[in-house]
Amino acid sequence: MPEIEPQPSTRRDRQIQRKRLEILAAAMRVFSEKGYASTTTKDIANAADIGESTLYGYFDTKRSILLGIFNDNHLIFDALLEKSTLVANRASLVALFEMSMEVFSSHILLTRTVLSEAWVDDEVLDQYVLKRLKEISAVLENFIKNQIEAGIFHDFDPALGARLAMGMFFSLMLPALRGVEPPPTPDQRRRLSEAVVSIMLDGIRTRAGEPG
Amino acid sequence: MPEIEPQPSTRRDRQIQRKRLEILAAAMRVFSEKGYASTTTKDIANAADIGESTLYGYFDTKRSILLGIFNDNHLIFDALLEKSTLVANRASLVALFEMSMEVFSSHILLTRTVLSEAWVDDEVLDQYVLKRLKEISAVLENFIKNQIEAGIFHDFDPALGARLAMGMFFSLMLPALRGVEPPPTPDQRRRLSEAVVSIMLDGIRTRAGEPG
Amino acid sequence: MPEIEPQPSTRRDRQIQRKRLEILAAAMRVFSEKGYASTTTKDIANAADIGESTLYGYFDTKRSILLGIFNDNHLIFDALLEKSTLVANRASLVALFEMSMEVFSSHILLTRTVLSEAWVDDEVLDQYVLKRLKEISAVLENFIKNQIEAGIFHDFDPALGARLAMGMFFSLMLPALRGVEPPPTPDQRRRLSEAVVSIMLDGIRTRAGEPG
Amino acid sequence: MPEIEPQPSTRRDRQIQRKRLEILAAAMRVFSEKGYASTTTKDIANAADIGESTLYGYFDTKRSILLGIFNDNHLIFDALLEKSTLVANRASLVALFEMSMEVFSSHILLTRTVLSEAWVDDEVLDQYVLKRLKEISAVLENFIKNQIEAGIFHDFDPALGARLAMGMFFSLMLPALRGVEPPPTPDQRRRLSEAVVSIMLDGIRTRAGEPG
DNA sequence: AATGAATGAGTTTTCATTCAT
DNA sequence: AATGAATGAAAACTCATTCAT
Repeated sequence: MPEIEPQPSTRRDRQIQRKRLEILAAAMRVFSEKGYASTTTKDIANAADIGESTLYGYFDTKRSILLGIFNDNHLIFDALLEKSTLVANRASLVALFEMSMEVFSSHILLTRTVLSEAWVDDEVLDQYVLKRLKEISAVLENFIKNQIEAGIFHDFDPALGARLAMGMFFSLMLPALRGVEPPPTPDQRRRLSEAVVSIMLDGIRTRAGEPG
Repeated sequence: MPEIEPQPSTRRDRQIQRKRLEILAAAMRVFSEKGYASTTTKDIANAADIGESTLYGYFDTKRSILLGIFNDNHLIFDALLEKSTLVANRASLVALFEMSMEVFSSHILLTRTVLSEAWVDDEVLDQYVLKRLKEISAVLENFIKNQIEAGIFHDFDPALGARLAMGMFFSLMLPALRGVEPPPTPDQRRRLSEAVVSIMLDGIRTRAGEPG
Repeated sequence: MPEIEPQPSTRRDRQIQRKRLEILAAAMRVFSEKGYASTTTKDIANAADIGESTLYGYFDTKRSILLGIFNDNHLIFDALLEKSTLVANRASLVALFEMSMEVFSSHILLTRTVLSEAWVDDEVLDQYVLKRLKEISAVLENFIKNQIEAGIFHDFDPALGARLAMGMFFSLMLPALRGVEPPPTPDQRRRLSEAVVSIMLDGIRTRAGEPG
Repeated sequence: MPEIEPQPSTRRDRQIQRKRLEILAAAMRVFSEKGYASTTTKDIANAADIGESTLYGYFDTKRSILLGIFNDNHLIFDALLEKSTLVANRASLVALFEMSMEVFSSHILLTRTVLSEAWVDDEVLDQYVLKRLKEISAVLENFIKNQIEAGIFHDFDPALGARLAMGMFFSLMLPALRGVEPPPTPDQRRRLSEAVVSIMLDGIRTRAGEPG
């Protein structure tokens, strides 16, 4: 007798799901601040304002809370990717950077937590960081390749170009992710994205400055 | 007859110093792999092939081992700075990147450990990361400012330029620091440094690709 | 409708308080036997028949268990003081000694623990021993002073008189406190108190024995 | 071939013995301050200004240092006893108290250490405290008994009288032993001894104060 | 003989997880 | 479902004692 659940969300289910999300949000706050390993289940429970053992009604282990955070927010960065496939010219490249900044800016705690753990945990690195980074990189590489073929870009290793572009991007987001700078305002996001693309395409040098 | 001690290190002192360094090296290995918080003193002792309590003959606390690693190696990155003040033209900029890559490449475990801890510990971030980053940034900013004044560079926010340059640099080193790629060979270091500077100065676009 | 909680102790609170007291009683037993420094938290846990880590649900540190013992019982000796202010004549002096013997006899473990730690710990000495001793001494001194003024006592340093009286008292209690003698029975307490007061007031010598 | 040692003290032997005594003196200092259990062998070595392991050239265990202190000073209190057998009248009783005060005053650290350990260690209590206390008590009891028989003292339990006398004595020495008061000066010793004996013999009350 | 170095056995304390209510 | 209480396992750290020089 296979139990089919026609309505996946009864009132109770929704109630549970809501609490689950509250816990994940609370956990994200403490993980992002102290790191996963230094955070105790008591810290999480306190942040979520529930009893420590209540956690275990929603998650099996401390680690499953971490993974829950990552999995539940899976779609946030995937959304980026969908938009990014459209990158075809300068303007759309700027737009991609801008939107990326917006996404990262509004998910600082999540990103900080992911990066923190990815730095020591291969599974997290592969599953939640490299996977997306590679997809984004592919988009950028593809763009570069096309531009080269169209004679618009010099012949330049597309993978290297993509990596450098992402490096510039992260140099702008890292301080906010780490919490030592406020995240960029929409206006700054536009300005900074323009700057990145401008460097990427034309560099910083005047024609006069060029050797030949 | 005042006894002057020409070499302050007797055989025993040197023996101790050697052991101290062995412990720090072993600790660096495990810290860089698992992160400070997840590393136990037992892990460190095992890596150093000594008894756990022996650690405490050389260091007061687990944390002082971490700081010992950072303090003992602080000259490594300072050396970079000294050289960097010479940056005055394209070639010397390339050389700076190249040397930086060399330094980072040969101190991957150290750098991985520092960055790991700086991600969650404000004291470490300020003392061991930001302090140097700001100095390097100042050098780059100064270079950019000079070039702008000389009419060689466009009018471009020097701080932003420096940050983007460092972002490109770290995009190249991060995979090796994280351990997912081998560190660049000397040959690659030259090629990559050239690429960074070339993007930085002239971008990736051909003349034909330019709008006006 | 503000909910007033008439008794601040719910069933659970009382349960906790009971356990807390059980732990303190168990700790007192082992402390009094081996001394604080030689007692391990394992000893305490075993005496209380709980797991070692359970201790830390009730107390923060081993030392806070010791202080918990002292603080929880501080009223016991304060009670003595209240009664003692009435001392005005021979009979009431005897009664004071008698009651003191009763109090000490029924709190041998506590007293042994306090004295043990006060012997090496200045804070404990001041807070829990000298403070009370001085109060009791003041009562006795006052009594002596009054009797001298009334011409009933010789001119005798009241502080010295009080100290000697307390010395006699402790000479009677110490063996029981140390555990080498049983505590005095009510009957003995009366006899001994009488003896102390009789010596104090008239000495051991017959009139015939006096020089002149 | 039984080795007879005709001269028990060669130069070397005396050297060793001297060092041994230095260690014991140093150990006594730290034991008296922190108590035996809280004192580490490192503390002792530091106090003696020697290496920790050097201790073990002179003593087998930490505990044998403690017992060494007690045994080496064995004679100090025995000396008291020899003199005390002469107690036969008021003057010699005063003299006994006075001499006792002198002995205790000049061996405060030793006494503090003995009492500290006797409080928790039955062997030490029996061997080094009760044994002597009983001997002293016997002397006093004997004196009292004789006086009673001579009609000079009331019929009074000699053991009780001895105990009360010793209690008065210790009430005067305890503060100095504990280190909260300076030891009595020779002058004070005389005054205090007189006071103790005067109370003991005649009490504090005037004839007028007596009921009948 | 003297000692710094080394360490096994413990000590206090923490923590993720389970259990009883 | 929620939780406070309980705890085994392990963490950081200590210490009396031994060992190599």
